[in-house]
Parts: sequence; structure tokens; C-alpha cells
Amino acid sequence: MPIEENPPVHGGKIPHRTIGRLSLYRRQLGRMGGPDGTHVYSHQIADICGVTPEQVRRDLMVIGCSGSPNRGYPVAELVSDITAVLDGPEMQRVALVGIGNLGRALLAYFTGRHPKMSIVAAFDSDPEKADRIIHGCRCHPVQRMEEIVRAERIAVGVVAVPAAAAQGIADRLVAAGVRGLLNFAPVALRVPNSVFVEDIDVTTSLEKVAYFARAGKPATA
Amino acid sequence: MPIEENPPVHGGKIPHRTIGRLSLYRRQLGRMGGPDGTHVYSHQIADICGVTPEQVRRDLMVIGCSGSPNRGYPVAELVSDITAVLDGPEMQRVALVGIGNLGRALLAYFTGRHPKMSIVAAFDSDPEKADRIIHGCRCHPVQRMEEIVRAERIAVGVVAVPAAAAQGIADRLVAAGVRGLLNFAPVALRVPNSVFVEDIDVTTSLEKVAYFARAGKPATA
DNA sequence: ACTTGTGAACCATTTCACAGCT
DNA sequence: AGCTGTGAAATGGTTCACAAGT
Repeated sequence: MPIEENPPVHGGKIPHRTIGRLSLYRRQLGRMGGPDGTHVYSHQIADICGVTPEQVRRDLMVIGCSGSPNRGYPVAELVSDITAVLDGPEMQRVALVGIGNLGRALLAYFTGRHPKMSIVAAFDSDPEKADRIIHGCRCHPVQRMEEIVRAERIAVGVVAVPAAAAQGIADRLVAAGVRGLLNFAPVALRVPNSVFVEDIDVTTSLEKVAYFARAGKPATA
Repeated sequence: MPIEENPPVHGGKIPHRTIGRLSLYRRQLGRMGGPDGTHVYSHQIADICGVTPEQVRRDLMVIGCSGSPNRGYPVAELVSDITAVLDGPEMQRVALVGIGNLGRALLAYFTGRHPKMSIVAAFDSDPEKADRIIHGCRCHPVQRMEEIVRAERIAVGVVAVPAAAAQGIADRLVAAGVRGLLNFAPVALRVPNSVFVEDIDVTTSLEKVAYFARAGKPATA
């Protein structure tokens, strides 16, 4: 029997949109878990997260959570099951490249906020910024990037540099062993097939909003 | 039903993912239009933008662009056709709410960059920030938001406030006539059905990257 | 009566495959 | 030979509808 089991519990592939929603569910559950309700119904999660109840149930099913009718899902178990999927066993180390306005905002936003993920090093080509500590994160000259990424076993990189520099940075991060990138630069990064890239393109998003604000929202939000 | 303008050609609905890619195509075309090539092939656009050639052709077809075999698509016409769809006739005015680290980064990034879209007013609940000009944008106390949004006929709002404040701000923006929101707060905004919301959730995106960096990238990027 | 769990239908979007043009 | 334009098939994801649990 070729049953493929992994360090975490879930056996199979998790649809990629589901991962995003699980992150959402967990955050909102953390916010509501407290008063006394130890259980939630799928429709409550759905309301808070802006999705449908059956979507919630399906997502939870995928990661092997189950609830009981007329009691709902146990909050604590839900959170820990989602965490088992999303976070993996050890602290996830992240490198930030580009300490401009955006980079600093990211540092401010993230520092110390996440129990299982931390921006452990930041890099910039401006030597002014090197060897300082910004929002609790040590900054380095970009020349030392490979060395530090390797030494710290960093697997995730955040690209917050100008468009022209982004591809070069991505290449170097990948060469240093990074396997996932969050890219804020408005270019499509070319990376080997095994590396995952998520783009956040603020200009495109704003243009989309402007378009639909004018043309009328499509049926699906 | 308010302003219904009849832009050049495209008769029907444009699929919502297509809008995002058109924004991308236009930006990259602007960057490449210069040397001498007045025409591009779909596969060239595709390469630069990280999509497939047939996707490009379909997107362009939707907005009524056509190219000729063995010459490709005329760049200038492409850009102006995309612009006709995305930008609409007049300058699109945008309001920013929340002048924290992120808000300031957005102002720095956007000011004066876009020919048809401009952040014309920013708001914050901190009176320290009111009535100053940051990165060329006038800042106001949040109390005056409705008044100014209405007076300036602002149709797009950017929500860059803490989670707890986001829903209240969204309600007030919508009441003041905004029809599209770009939401950076990690909550699902409840808005009337006619208002379009695009979420940018950095934490979720990072968690997604961390997950796929660990678990292996899915087939589609 | 209200919930969960889930096969099946449905829908949007992408990709295939190829005819037609130059 | 290599491109565009586009029906048709495939894919991926969401919603429906309902059986079963409590």
C-alpha cells in the first residue's frame, strides 16, 4: 500500500485556495475563542470570514477536522489542526530583501506577531541601512545575503525591492536555498519549478478595484 | 443607476481575472515599447508576464484587440485599448484611510506615478497627522472623511487601518459614495452587494508561501 | 429542527488543438 | 513556418442538495 504519510498528519494534497482560507479561519478563531463557547458552527466561521458554510466544512474536511451536529466544531482542536497543517514543526525563518518604505512597514507589522514565523534577517543595498536593527530585526548589506540565508537555513524570502532588482535578488535567494517567495515587485519572477511564488501587486489590485468600482462588481466578490 | 459611460468597443463582461492581467500586460508593454519593435507576439508578452501565449491572446480578444499573423500585435494600439478598458475617461480619485507605516508606504509608492489614478486625500484618527502633507498628499482628520469623500467625488477607498477599525471605516466610506475598496485589514468587510472589495492580506500570503515552501509547490504557480 | 459530511452538478477559467492567414 | 483566433475539452474550485447524526 503506497500510503504516503508526512510529519504532519494530513495525507494528501490541499487545494491551494484552501490554504489561504485556513489561515483566515485560524486568525478569526483566535479572536473569538475566549468567552465560553468552546464550539463553533460552520456558519459562524463562514459569517466572520466572508465565505459560505459549505466551503468552511469542505476546507475543514480536507484537513481531517470533524464536528458534531448540533454542537459544531471544537474551537481548540480546530486551531491546533489548522496549525499542524500551516505551520509545520519548527519556527519558519523568513528573509526580507529591500528595506524601503514597504520593507519597514512589513517589519513593523510582523515583528513578534507570529508564533511560528519570524523575519530573522533583512537586507538592503544601501550601506547606510546595514548593521542596524530596525523594528527588532537585524539588517545586513545585501552582499552577505547568500551567506546568511544559508547559515540561518531560511526557506522563505520576501522581495520588496524595485522592479529592476527583483529578478536578480530572486535568483540569489533561490541559489541560497529559499523555496518560497513573497514578491511585491511588479514583475513576474522566473524561478525553478520547485519554488513557490506568491505575488502581491498593489498597483494591479488598485486598478482592479478602480475598474470594478466603475464598471460594476461581478457576481462573485 | 449613476454614470454609465460607453467606452470604445468591448461590449460584454470582462472576466475578472482578465482585468488583473490586462493591468500587468500594460505595465510590461510600457516598459518594452521603445527600441524599435512596434509589434509584439503573444508569446513575448506571455514570457514577460509569466502566463501562456493563448491566455494572452484570449485576454486581448476579450477587449477586441487583434493582431496579424507573422507581425503580432501593435504595441501602441494595445496599450491604448487596454487603457480604454482599465482607466475610464477621467482621473480616478482615491482616498487612503490610515496613515501608519503601511499607509505612508502606499503614499510614497503611488504619489505621481499613475497618469489616471491619484490618492487625493488621506485620513487618520491621530490628530497629529491631520492637516499635513505627506508625500504630496493632503491629510485630514478622519472626522472629515465623509465630507471630503463626497466633495471630491472619490469612488475608491484604501483601508489601511487596524482590524478593529476597518469595518467602521468601510461603512462610512460606502455611505459617502465609495464603490470599491482595497482592504489591507485582516478582516472580511461587510459591504452592500454593489461595492467591490479586493483584499490584500499579507499575513495570509506569507503563511501560504511558508506552507508551499515546505510542502512543495502545487502544479500551478 | 438544526447541524455535519459529501457525492454530484455547476461554474469560471485555462489549456488544447487546429483552421485560417500572411 | 509561424503566427493569430477560437471552438471544444479539461481543470479546478464552488455550490447544491440531501442523507445521516444528535
